[in-house]
Amino acid sequence: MIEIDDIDHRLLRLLREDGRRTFSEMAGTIGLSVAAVKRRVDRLREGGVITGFSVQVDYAKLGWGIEAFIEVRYSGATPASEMIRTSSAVPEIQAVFTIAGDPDALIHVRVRDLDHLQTVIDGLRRTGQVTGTKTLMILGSWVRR
Amino acid sequence: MIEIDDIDHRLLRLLREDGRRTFSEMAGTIGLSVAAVKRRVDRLREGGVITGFSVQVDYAKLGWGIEAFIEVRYSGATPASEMIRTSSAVPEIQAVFTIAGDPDALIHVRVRDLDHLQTVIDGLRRTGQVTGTKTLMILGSWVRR
DNA sequence: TATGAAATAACACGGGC
DNA sequence: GCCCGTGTTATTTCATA
Repeated sequence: MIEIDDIDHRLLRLLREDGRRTFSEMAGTIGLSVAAVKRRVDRLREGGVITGFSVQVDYAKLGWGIEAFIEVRYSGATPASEMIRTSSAVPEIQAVFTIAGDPDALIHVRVRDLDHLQTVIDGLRRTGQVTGTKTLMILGSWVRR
Repeated sequence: MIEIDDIDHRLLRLLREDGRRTFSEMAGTIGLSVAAVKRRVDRLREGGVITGFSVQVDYAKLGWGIEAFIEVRYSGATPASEMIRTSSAVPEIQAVFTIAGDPDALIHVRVRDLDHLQTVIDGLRRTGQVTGTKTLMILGSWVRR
C-alpha cells in the first residue's frame, strides 16, 4: 500500500481543481522544488492513486442535453461483468454501477432528446437479460471539483 | 451557440483520453499546426464546451473504498437549489443529481467504511428537510474514458 | 475566419548532490 | 529533499489564403 502524506493530498487537490497545472506552479503553491513535485506526481501515478487526466466537457453545448439514471434489473443468471460488458458498448452510456440488492445496476446515460433516450432504453431491454428498468430523469446536477 | 466541427470533436476525444496531452502531440495526430490546435482548445474553453481539466483518482487507494448512491426524498417545500446547497457542504458527497419524480435527488457518496456511511446518512436526515432515504451500495463500476 | 511559421519565455526532464 | 543543464512545450506575434 502506497503511503500518502499531507503534501500528496494537497497536490491531488490542486490537480483535481485543474489537471493541467504545471509542476512549477504547484511547487510555488506548496513550497517545494519543481523536481520534488514531479517526483511525487510520478509516484502517485505509478502507485495507481492517479489513474489518469481528463478534460471536463459541457455536453449540453454539444447537443447532448438530456441526462438520466436508469435503474436496471437483470435476470438472475447475469453476472456483474456481463452488465458492464454489454453497457460499455453503448455509446450513450457514460457509467455503470453494479449494486448490492435492488436494482442490480444503475446506469448513467447522456442523450440528445427523449426519443433518443427511448431508443437506448429499448436497446437495453432487447438484450434479453434485462427484466425491468426505472428511469430517473436528471433535472440538475452538481459535481464536486 | 458555438460551432463545433469534426476536428474539435477529435480534439475533445483526445483530451478525454488524456487531459494532459500536449498541443504538439495532438497537432501531430490530427495533422494541424501546434498554433491551430491551441487556438481551437482555447476557443472551446472560452465557449464553455471545455469547463476544465482534472485528475482521475483511485479513491480506494486513499482509504475511501466504499461508494454508494443515496436516493433522497425531501419535504415538499424544498427547492432543488437547497438540496444542492446543503449537500455540497458535506465532503463525503461527490455529486448531487436532482430528479424529476421519485426520488427527488440521487446523491453519490464516497466513504471510508460502513460506519462512516451511516454517519453521512444520519447527517442528511438530521437536516429536517429529508423525509426518506434509500441507499444503493456500489459493488463495482465502469466509467467511460 | 482559420491557418502556418518563427521567436521567446516557460516548462519538463534527467543526472548529480 | 535541492540545484542545474538540456530538450521540449506553451504562448505570442506576424504573415497568408
